[in-house]
Amino acid sequence: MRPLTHPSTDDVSLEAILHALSDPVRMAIYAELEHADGPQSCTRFATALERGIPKSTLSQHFRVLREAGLVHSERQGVEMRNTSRRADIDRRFPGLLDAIMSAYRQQMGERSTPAS
Amino acid sequence: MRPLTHPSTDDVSLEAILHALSDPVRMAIYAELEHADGPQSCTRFATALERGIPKSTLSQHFRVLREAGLVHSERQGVEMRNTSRRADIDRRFPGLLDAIMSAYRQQMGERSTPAS
DNA sequence: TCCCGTAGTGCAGTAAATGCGAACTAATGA
DNA sequence: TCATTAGTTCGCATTTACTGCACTACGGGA
Repeated sequence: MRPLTHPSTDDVSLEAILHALSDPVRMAIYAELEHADGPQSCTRFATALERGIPKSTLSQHFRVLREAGLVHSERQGVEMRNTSRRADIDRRFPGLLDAIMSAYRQQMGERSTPAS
Repeated sequence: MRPLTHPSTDDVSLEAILHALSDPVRMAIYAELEHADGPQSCTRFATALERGIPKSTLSQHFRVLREAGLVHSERQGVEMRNTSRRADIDRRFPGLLDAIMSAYRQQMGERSTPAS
């Protein structure tokens, strides 16, 4: 098994971030990771996100988030500790995640309250 | 030829915007459109972006930008008048394009001045 | 009006990315 | 040592993207 690769903060690219977050599953994962307190395992999301996502697919999604620099993953025993690298990204691109996540929450709000 | 489709401001989705701008060519096109004064034709970018992009490819990129709601296209005689829908997006997702485009300009700046 | 040039679109083949089941690795504990 | 749990990797099927070529649409002569 190849070791986990995390880009250094300076190497994080806007393109990779936008691509990673343009997938609804990855966006949902990242959003949860961000406001979770403490690291979260991968499988937590297989069940948390309504539909049952196969673990091979989940694994790919985490790899994309990791290689974009959005998420830090570390093996802890048998499972993985995933945390948001929010602070790093904020240093790299101030205000970016603020704006994206606020747009995301806004859109989520609209969806849960369909137009009356 | 099918008519050009533009989403209404309310139907613009974050996902589509992030996807559209996660491609370097589309990002470059959108950035130029935004600070151009007045509408720009499609072919303007075939040459403007250093490498010669085939026009069928350009046409597809414009379609993605258009369907994401980022760009308004209108036929004017033989050519196309493309304009940024920045104001619409700002109303839909306040601060989003501000943050993304500022991150983009920052990253561009770094690339043109490689680390000393 | 007919023909030509220019701008962009649609199509079809191919190339690249994604999704997912199945087999695998790695760590833990009985 | 064997079973269990958490993730990864591989390989194949499906989807999506790129691009050359033929096409449409419009405008301007002659």
